[in-house]
Amino acid sequence: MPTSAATARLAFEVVKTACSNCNLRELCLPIGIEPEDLKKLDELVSTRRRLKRGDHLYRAGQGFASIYAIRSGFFKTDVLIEDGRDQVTGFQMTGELLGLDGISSEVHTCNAIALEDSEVCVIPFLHLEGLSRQIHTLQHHFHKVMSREIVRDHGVMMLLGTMRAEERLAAFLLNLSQRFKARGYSPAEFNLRMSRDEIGSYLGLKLETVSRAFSRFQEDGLLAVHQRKIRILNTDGLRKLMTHQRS
Amino acid sequence: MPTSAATARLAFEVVKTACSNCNLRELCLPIGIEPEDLKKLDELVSTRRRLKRGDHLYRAGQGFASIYAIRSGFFKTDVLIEDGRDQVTGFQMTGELLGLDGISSEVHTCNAIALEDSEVCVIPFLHLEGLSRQIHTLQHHFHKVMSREIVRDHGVMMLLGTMRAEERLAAFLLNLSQRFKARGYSPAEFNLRMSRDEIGSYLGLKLETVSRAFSRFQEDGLLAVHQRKIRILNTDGLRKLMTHQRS
DNA sequence: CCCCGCGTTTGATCCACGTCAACCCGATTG
DNA sequence: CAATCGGGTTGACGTGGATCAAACGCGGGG
Repeated sequence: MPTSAATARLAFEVVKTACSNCNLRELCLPIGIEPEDLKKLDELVSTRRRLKRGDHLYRAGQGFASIYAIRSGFFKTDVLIEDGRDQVTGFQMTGELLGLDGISSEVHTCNAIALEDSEVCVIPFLHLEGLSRQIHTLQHHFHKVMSREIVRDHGVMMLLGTMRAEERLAAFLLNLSQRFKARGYSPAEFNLRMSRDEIGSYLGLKLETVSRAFSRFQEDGLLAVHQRKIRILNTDGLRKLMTHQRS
Repeated sequence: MPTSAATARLAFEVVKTACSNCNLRELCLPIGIEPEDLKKLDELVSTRRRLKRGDHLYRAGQGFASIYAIRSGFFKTDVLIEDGRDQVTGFQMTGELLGLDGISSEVHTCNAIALEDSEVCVIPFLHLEGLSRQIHTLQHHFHKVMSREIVRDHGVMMLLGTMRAEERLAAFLLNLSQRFKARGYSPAEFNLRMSRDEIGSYLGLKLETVSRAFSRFQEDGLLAVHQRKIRILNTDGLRKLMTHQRS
């Protein structure tokens, strides 16, 4: 039941966007696309959506129609099972895509939740398929993005299957660091957007274990930790720790 | 350096195949494709490859050019890291695709190894992309397959992140059972193609733990186990065990 | 037929992480 | 400024699964 205020807000949200002058071009779908094709791409992203911290972008069980490109902000995805257990399956940041899980069965299989106020580009999936039949590079790039997600998941499986607690946290921090760096932020100093509990869920650990690992890293001079503010003091130390043989 | 025998063998391997009369149509890429398009699809699969038990279909680091559809046989995929740890990322059976991990960087990121004598259809990836620009249903189906792989990986992450040993094994066995059933085999009785060690690697457990869990299931009347021959006696019991709350 | 080797089972012990509980700290509110 | 609250830290203790070690059993080869 849209009030007039809600309608106005809705109209505001449906801002026309343009991939062709988006400063995320280098990170997002348009990678490597020719200028003349970029104009076609602009039709692809029909709307944007703004989300406040804590809002769901989509929920498990909802019908799937679009994927989403993050324009700004930070998300987590998680899956829950009836008995109450849940698993954070990923953290997504600017330029990354959300919703690929929904393609297989036309229904989303996980929840996507904004960890800070965020904005996403809505990409109707059928449009994307149509356009990628016309633009080879778009098609190929999209396939690469999906494949990269699969490779990423394999990395997480490796982490969950074979690493011990401190190795997992080191791998996690180095991964975040590298992704911040790729976006032009400091790779050494950043704010975590997620709680210890959410990190733990992602890494298959309890929040206390995560907290202890942070403390340990700080004692060992690898990190400076203040709440969610992290400064990496010894990247090589973290890297070595991550790759270390089991004793 | 192909000898004449090797050449003959090679010629033999390069058998022309036809998706249009493959009895795996219902499981594999051709799902839902119109008869007239099926003929085009036949050109897609240029060759088959036969592998003996233990052979690598591809190795991590090798250039990527094709994906593979399993015509018969059974595979595992695994990733290794320098320090010697390895993680089995999946077990693949008839009708399933291998090699999707290679799309993202044009290089395979895991090893694919035949666990029994097997045969695969070689699908040159650029051909697949070309054809899926022409055949919408092929394009869509391929996207679904990639997405399904992502969803599957999330399930494994859930398993590795939140389940205890017996729950993992129960989930694993039920999954295998269901896949055998989908292929027309008995869901209750089947032969494992993999060792306890490989199961353990997949489930993030040591082989001893896997073995003990099998013994426990047998004591509890859930399974009959003889070496790698498994008979499921109480599917509901397994299912309940899998979904059970943590104590 | 016996021997050998590998995959598996089983037992005893250990330890990394989970669990439970107390406390801390910064932000928020009345 | 006290009271409250949610997230984070820290400590004490318990336990599930890892580790180490021994024995088993099947299949293959001499």
